[in-house]
Amino acid sequence: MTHSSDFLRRLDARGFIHQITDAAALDAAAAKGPITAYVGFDCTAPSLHIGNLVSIMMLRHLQQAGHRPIVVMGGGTTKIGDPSGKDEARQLLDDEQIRANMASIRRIFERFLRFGDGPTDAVMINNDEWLSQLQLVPFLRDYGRHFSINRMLTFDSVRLRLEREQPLSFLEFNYMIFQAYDYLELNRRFGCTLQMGGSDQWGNIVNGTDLIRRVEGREAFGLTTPLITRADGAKMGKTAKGAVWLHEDQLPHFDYWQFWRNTHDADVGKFLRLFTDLPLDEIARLEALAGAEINTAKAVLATEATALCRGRDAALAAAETARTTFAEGGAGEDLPTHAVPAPITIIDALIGLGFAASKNEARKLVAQGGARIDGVAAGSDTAMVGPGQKVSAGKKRHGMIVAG
RNA sequence: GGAGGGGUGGCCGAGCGGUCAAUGGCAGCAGACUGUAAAUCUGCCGGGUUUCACCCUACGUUGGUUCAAAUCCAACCCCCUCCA
Repeated sequence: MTHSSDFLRRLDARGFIHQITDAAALDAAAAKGPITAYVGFDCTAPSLHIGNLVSIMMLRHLQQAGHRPIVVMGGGTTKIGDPSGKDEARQLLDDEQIRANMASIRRIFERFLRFGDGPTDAVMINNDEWLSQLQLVPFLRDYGRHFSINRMLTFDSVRLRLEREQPLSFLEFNYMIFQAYDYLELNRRFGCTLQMGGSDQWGNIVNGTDLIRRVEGREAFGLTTPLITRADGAKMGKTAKGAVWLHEDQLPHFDYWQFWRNTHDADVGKFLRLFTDLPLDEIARLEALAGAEINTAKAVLATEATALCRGRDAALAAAETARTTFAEGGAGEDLPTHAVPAPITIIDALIGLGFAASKNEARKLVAQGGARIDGVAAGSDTAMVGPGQKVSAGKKRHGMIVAG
């Protein structure tokens, strides 16, 4: 499909599009002039993770294509606690925690989007502003009548649960109504005519466009991204250690860079398109690299992706650390450190650097030859390390012992 | 309400009186091979320690039988299937 709007052409070429409610009409609207679009984000944690990055990049492209992005923080919905996909009720956060999380998350968005008061400057807003003001009876009379239970039951999120006879609470059932109302509110306040999100949000988004049509008689659109998976089928960004955080307080620059550097060969092109701003012809060139050459492309991916999220200086420093550490077998400046006043055993060093959770685990590393001091296998548990020496666990985890 | 089946380590899933910290698979960690990749092969894989050993905690919950229980019994909780 050929799009006439810069916005959809970009998204399409880069692999962001899964479904659109009315692609031709959205394309026409985006070609005609600036549109306003939003994506909603959870604020249960002080940082977002890689899983949110596709949406963030989409907002970035939106703005670059001359449109206005709205970032909706789910402050109100967080207070309710979205139970989907969870076995236990989420720990409910109080206002103060939510405010702190929002402030922290905003700093991430400021790297990807330009905020301000201009016509295409990004806006961040908390849906608690309107959700907590709602009154049940008026709300049900004004909006509840537009939602058909018959239809809500056909949405995957509900239908699958019912078919599997899994419990679905009334609270959860209402979640999609709140989200639909968010969209309506944004349509009224900002003239927002597009909601974007992951493919799992399709049902919620369609509910919003329907509500806007019924209440306001206006057309609004929805667009979802595909679920991004890795070449081996695993969900993107879920490592055994947990989420890959965007915020540096949660994950050091070097580790963030390394995450991207360790991308599977088969994913390099896809990730370059989704997670960097590099021109497509440049990406095509990098993607075509074969054999060990593809490592160049991975380094570019890592540096570009890190530059977006953490700043170019941090990205270049991480790249340099990786180069000296891996290519030269040395030790770069970004490696984690453990300060000690006097030499300690390799066991304590591994624990101090966070490479082993217990002495038992550290001993296993030594026994299996995975623990190295300045690149040489430690040999025994009693080997000593002092300031200035590099300690490694396996091939990818390296750290420095420093005086202190 | 009646009948039957089941709840096991991060997940799936064996075991059904001692030799069980519990087969196997997945995930994870480490090693070899490589390109800081994939695939493959090997080892580790509940926790701890003074580690060729020892000590804790574990098989839904609580009691009981037994020299000895994940395995038998009872009660309870939860899940599933069939009948009403």
